[in-house]
Amino acid sequence: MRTTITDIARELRVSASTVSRALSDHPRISAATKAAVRQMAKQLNYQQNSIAAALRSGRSHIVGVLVPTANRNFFAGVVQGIEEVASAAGYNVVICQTHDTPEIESRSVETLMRLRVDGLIASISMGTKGYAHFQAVRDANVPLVLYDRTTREVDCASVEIDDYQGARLAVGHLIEQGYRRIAILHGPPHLNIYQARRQAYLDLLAEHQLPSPPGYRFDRCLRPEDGIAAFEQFRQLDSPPDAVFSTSDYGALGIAQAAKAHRIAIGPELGIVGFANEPFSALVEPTLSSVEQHSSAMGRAAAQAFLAELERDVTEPYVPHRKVLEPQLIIRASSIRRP
Amino acid sequence: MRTTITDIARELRVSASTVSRALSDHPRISAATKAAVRQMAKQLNYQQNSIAAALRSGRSHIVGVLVPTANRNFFAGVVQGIEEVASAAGYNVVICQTHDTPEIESRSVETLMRLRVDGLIASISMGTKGYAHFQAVRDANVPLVLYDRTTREVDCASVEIDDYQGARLAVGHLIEQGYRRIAILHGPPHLNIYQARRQAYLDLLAEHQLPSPPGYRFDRCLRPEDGIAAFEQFRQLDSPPDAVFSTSDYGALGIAQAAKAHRIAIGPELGIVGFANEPFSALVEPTLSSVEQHSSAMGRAAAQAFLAELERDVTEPYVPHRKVLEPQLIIRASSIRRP
DNA sequence: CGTTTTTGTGCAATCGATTGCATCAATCAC
DNA sequence: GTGATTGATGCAATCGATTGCACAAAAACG
Repeated sequence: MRTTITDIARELRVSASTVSRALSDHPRISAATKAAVRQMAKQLNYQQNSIAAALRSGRSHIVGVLVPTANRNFFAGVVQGIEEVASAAGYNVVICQTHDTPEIESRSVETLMRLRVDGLIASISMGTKGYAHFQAVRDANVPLVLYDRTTREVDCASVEIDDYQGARLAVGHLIEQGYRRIAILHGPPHLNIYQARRQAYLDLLAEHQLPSPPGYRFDRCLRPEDGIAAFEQFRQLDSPPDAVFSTSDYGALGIAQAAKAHRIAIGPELGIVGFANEPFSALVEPTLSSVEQHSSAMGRAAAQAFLAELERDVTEPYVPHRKVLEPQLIIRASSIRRP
Repeated sequence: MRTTITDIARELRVSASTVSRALSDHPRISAATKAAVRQMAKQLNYQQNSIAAALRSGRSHIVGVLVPTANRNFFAGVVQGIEEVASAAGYNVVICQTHDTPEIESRSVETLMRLRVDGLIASISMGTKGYAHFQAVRDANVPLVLYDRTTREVDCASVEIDDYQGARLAVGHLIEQGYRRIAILHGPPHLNIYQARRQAYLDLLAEHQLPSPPGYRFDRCLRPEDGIAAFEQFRQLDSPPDAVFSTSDYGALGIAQAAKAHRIAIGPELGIVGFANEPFSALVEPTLSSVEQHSSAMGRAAAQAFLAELERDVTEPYVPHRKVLEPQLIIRASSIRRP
């Protein structure tokens, strides 16, 4: 069996409490005792049982993280950022994938609550409509940080990028380049991020009195296939778009592939801007303009928000930490009209 | 405060043990009591405290995962695979990044051991030379599964792809295409995976009596920049290579970029095969041939190996589970000599 | 020198569930 | 009808660390 504080106590003929205090550097323990305890701990290869400590102290030093899919560059970046900050602060990170499914999301929240996580960092699944499971986290007084896909229906901390601004940058850039018939590929409109990107597009086109007929708007476009389908549909129009703003890089990739197949010059004849700055966007030909979302920074910010929530003064009324990161437009070949 | 089994017991005027047994469906508890307990549990919104359960039962239902970097497609895929199998089996996944640093690796192993994980799934860091921290895991009788970057110096389970075979497929394909002066970009040779890939290259060239002068071998080549540097060096040779086998897709990407810059026709004039089948390899122009490593499948296999180790018969001598996955050569444009 | 304060340590309760053993009532066998 | 078995539940110890309170010894104070 593994060494416990009792083993150390027995060897040194002191009490377990003294050992516990010595190891946690309690001021009331003499330097001599501390040294002896530490030495014996090393000698017996003592390793604290975090589970026992967690049970008694009520703090597990675990933070739960919900991701739709671990295997997506954006979310992998977020996880990396969270892990960095959390582990530097002495927290462990438990990951659950929701596979963008509300049921798995609820179940995962429950699992993590059973684990008695000290906090929960989550991005809302595609299909999620109700937020009772997240509200339950808040009700149990567990810090909750939503990132990227957030909602105002739960009173909790959040970290997002300014999606509206990001989309404005993207569409504004297309207008500046001289494109006039600008189409959009949406994501699911009930998610705040796609909602904001869409609104920015509509606002900016209205401001510049540019047309945006319904035929220019293509729904639920998150995969290359969807982009290809959208392209085919655009071609049928009397006045097809001369530029496309895609709220997802994958959609933009599909548009680009279809355009190339039809020997349309991307850039001069058809401008394309995507969103997320997935690694491939810098590598395909032509390179795709996109909006950088700073995934690792978002993860770090989310973990910091969690740590900040931990330290909040419970006597004060609750004011959640809300952070909005600035997106960055990365201009590449796909949106340069006159090289 | 949150509801405990004692709360349920008090309400129903039974003992806490009865409640505990009822909830875990113990055969000696009457159906009526079970129903009553379950109903009261739901009514009081009871959620088991896994920490307390873990302390008493000695099983945390947590599996620790060590990844060099969470934000790399291959490792993200592995994590996804592990998470899928583990969570289906009722296990939670705790992630630690080692940043390819031996010190962080050791520290993370300790952290996870303190957490009393039921098992550990790890890939060895680039710099790691000693394996004492992994041996300590085995000594504590905690299941250990190494994946991808493994070692025979620790007696434990492992999941790898057949790197030797993968490299043979890649180099064999180049030879078959008619390339004769084949260069290689290595990874760090002390890692088993790069060692095996390099050996396959040497063996196959020897078998076909093809030249492999030292100038054809470029060391530590894991980034596009390294590939570019290698290309420049190859150009200086009297008889420059007509094909390159890169043990990493990033190196292959660099070679391709440099070749394009020099207007060398990739495929006809210079064959390229990479390793890992990173998503970008299918998207760059020309598309890059590569060896698929089945990252998610590897993750699933690693989690299954962990579960299998859990069930092993302790009276039998220890025979670790070792799984070798078959790699798959994905042939794309970069290695087609005559289209 | 007596009193107060400080210092160092131990006792015992506690966190919340699990589990071996004991108990008692009901049922059964002979 | 008596002893044996089965079924249902409770008692109390336990997992390993943490922590409020008590207490003795030492130090400081007037």
